[in-house]
Amino acid sequence: MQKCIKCNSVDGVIRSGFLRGKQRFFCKLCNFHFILENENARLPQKATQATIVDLAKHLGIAASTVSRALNGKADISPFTRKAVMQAAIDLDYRPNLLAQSLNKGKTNTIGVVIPNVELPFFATALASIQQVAIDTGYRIMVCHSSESEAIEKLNTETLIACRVDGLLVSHSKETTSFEHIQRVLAKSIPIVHFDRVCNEIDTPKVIHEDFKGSFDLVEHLILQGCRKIGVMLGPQKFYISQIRLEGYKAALQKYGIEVDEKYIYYSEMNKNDGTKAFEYFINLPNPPDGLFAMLSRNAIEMMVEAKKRQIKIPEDMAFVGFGDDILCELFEPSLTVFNHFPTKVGEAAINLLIENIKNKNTTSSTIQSVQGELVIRDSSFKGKS
Amino acid sequence: MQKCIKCNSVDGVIRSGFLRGKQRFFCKLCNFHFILENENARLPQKATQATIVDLAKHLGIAASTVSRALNGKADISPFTRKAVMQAAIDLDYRPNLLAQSLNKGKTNTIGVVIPNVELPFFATALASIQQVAIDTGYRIMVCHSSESEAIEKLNTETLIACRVDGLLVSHSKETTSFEHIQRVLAKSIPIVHFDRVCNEIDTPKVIHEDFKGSFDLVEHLILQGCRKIGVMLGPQKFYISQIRLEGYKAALQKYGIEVDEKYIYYSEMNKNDGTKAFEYFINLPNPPDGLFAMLSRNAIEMMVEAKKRQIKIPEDMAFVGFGDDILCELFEPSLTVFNHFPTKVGEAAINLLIENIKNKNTTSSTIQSVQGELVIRDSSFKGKS
DNA sequence: ATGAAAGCGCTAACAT
DNA sequence: ATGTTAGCGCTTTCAT
Repeated sequence: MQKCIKCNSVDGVIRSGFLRGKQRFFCKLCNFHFILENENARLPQKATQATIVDLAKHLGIAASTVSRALNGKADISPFTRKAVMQAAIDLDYRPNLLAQSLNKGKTNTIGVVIPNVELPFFATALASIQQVAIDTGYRIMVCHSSESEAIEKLNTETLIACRVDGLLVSHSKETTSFEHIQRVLAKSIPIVHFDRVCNEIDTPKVIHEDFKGSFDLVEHLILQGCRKIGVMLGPQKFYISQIRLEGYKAALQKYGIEVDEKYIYYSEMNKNDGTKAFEYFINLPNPPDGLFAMLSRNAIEMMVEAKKRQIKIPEDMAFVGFGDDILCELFEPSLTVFNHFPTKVGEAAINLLIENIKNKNTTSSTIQSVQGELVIRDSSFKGKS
Repeated sequence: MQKCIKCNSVDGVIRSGFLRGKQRFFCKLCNFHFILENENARLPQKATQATIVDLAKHLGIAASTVSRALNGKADISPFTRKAVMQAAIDLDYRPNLLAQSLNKGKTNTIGVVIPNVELPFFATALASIQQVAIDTGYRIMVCHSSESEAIEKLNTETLIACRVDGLLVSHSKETTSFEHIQRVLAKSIPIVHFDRVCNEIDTPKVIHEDFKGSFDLVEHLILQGCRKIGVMLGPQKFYISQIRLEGYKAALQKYGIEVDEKYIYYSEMNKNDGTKAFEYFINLPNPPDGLFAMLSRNAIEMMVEAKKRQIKIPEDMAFVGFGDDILCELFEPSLTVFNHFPTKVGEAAINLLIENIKNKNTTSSTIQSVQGELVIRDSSFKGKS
């Protein structure tokens, strides 16, 4: 196989051990020992990436041997192993994950589809997902639907095409049809929904304590003396709108307050919808004395309006919102919220997914609810407890 | 090749056109026409993903023909093409991007390394990067260093291993050594630095108008009547700390104000460092009447402290910061900032990278500076202009 | 302990 | 217009 560098013949050449980590040859015909010092003179030709075959040629051994050495299999002589490792360093070898994945039939990669990284909830959840992934030896591939159903579907296709081992999905606010998710299911690709889940399909989900959170916030308002409580929700079709509304109603009911449809406002969750909602509420014949917004961002927009009109917070009007972030903390007055712990949600979701990947479990439809916490701040606290 | 489903012989079978989009066969031996209706009875066995070979078998044609049809090459009969397309739908075929990439030697994927998605700048930049990527037919693979040098290096390795076509990098605040970047360069993988760039290595970069931004902010403070202006920077070793300090000094110089080292404060960019910085400044024998923070988040932390001490903003002390976000806008008083337009930075970075990928240009070291804008708000505006 | 060969899914050059 | 073949980089039998 190896040509003698002296007599150019092939027939008499045999390998004769290693020297300085390199394969040594002996030509029986011309009785000559040699090492292929300048074997890598071939490299500059393709200045790109050394492959396993490059290593093999470099050492004068078989590619399969290199592979085994690299992967720490037994049945490899310490000598060869050392030589391979050294060669890998010398040639700056990096395994080609594409090839590995293609061969193994798995990528060790998890696809994540989120609607908007600019929402603090998703940014934080994403950070925690990434952390768990690193710790457990997975990679993540993040796709961003920018709240567009079309892009979300495109993203899902891309991730399937990349043969991710599993999918973590939170839907865009536009999304109304779910064939793309059905397709994932049909292909037995493990999937976990989180936060913006889809209720029409039976998948594992990680959600918040939406009912309890709403209930706690509204009960808190009532305990602070509010009796006319307005609620600002997302789109009516949203599951979380519905369930958070139920929490709201349950709290009113507990304290014998009648539900007034005029105090229920649905929005499209666009920027500044809080402003519009506030306009609506303040122009009611009998304006609320407490306002609960499904998104804390909206609660803050409402407070901005209230302050413009010199309304005293929380005395004249108290505010609470769902979900915490730094703005809620630093805005004045600081906003009372139900913190739904984005970090815990992200962690729960990826852990559940990894578990399902490992067990090849694509049928489970566990629903995990992450415990939240009422954080009372200045926007609602009137000294009563 | 195809066994006759009647006489089980292979020799006499020839293809005889298509029927309902399916390959039709004719067995010369038993004089029998047939279609492989139940060919896909094989599918459930591997309920996973149809491959190009599955399609080929299904239609009784060659895999390469399927490939060509799928890729819209010329030289394919409309008939075959239609049949292939239909089969692709029937079997829910999705190309395996791993295989495609391995074969083509490129992935159409761009790797993005950012230190922290939870910072609004990176969240917004990331969203714009993703958008451009989608529009230009690239995918992105996002990695998150969580401000850790070790994870950043790991991420870089991962992305190289995934054979991304190019890299978009913003360093963690910890990062001090850059061999991982050198390695990228050595492998001729196109790379573009943005925001947190590395000056020790000659790479293309997209940066802000750091000098001009600082200059404008400080000049604005001076024009509002401030004479004792404190500056809070990041780590001294950071390039942006240095350059923003220069802008600060230049503005003072222009108005004949002497630079006082006591008014310069370096921080490690941790949470609440603004609080510490404020403590420092307020305890100086001669406290500043204007404060400039390199990160607007820090400016806000300082204002929180100032308000606690009943300091009048902007009359007694004015505040400005670098970088805009919703908190700057909604905090009271709203913060005067130099907006460095994260969206534009992200777009510029990915466009530059894609250009270099297409031109196989790995040596260019263009430096693009994205134009920013002074946004004057309540934290500093005293009515003068 | 190591090599040879097949195969993961796809594309492209080369037939025909 | 379509089939055959080789090869992308890697792992994994199966030999030896």
